[in-house]
Amino acid sequence: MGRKPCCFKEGVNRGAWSLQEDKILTNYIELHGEGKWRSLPQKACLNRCGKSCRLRWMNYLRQGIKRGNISPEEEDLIVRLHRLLGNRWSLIAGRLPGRTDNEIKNYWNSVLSKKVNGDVSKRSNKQLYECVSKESVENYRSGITTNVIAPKATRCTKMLLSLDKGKHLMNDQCHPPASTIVDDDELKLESHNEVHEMPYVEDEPLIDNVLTMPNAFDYLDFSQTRINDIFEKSNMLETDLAPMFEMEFENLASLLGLEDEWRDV
DNA sequence: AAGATTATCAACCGCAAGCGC
DNA sequence: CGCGCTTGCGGTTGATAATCT
Repeated sequence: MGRKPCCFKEGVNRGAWSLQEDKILTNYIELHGEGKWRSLPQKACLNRCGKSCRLRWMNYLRQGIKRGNISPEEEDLIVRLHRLLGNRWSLIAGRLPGRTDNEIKNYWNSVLSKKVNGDVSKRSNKQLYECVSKESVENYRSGITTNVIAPKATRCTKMLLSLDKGKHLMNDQCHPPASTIVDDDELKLESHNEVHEMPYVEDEPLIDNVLTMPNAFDYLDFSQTRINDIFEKSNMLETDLAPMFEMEFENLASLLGLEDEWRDV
């Protein structure tokens, strides 16, 4: 038997959405709100499957969606976040207001992956190699692909952050504020069902469940405003930094908008 | 100018997590 | 605890556009 299909495929419209369909879907959601995607097509008199409606709404019709023209700043951020998070498109998109996971995924696959992997196409591509900073590409290339982080904190409860931009940890490795668990003397990263071992860092990266992250801000898009937020949440002044400061993961998660990803122990 | 090739991206698909019963 | 349903995610496909030869 298997499970019930999400819709009866025969007779259901597929492919590109028409203006009329967009209008019907938009009107319905504006009136009744998002959700109940499975029953939405019938209620809205749309000859589409619920999944298709959700995708169309989430990626194109809802308010605040930006289309195209990804800026060099956004590209840099995508590259840095991809190095941090791997193919976790929804999380990456969450850091780029107005961008959808689908758009970022497509952009990565068609443009950015070629840049960071140095795959110069035989064909000239105007977008290629124009925008992303050399530094981002080099940083990405120097990274180890198994350093994929899932933003789920387990046992580490605090971290030490440095605002000293540009200063990298030994081996130029990135040790972001996510998913660190302590298992005896090993420091590991948990991602989906896999656990990736982190390169061992000799100089006490973890003492009393506190992770030291000298270069955290190089990998996170922290504006001065957000840094100020951190000080506020931590009840600290910038002058208190000497040279690292301690922060609860919970506060950091909140600043990153990742509260839901955080997990208590 | 036309056919071939390649790039782009909207949409589809299967899977799994989360939730209520 | 197990089951079924809903939703969201990430990989993949395929139509179309852009570029090359």
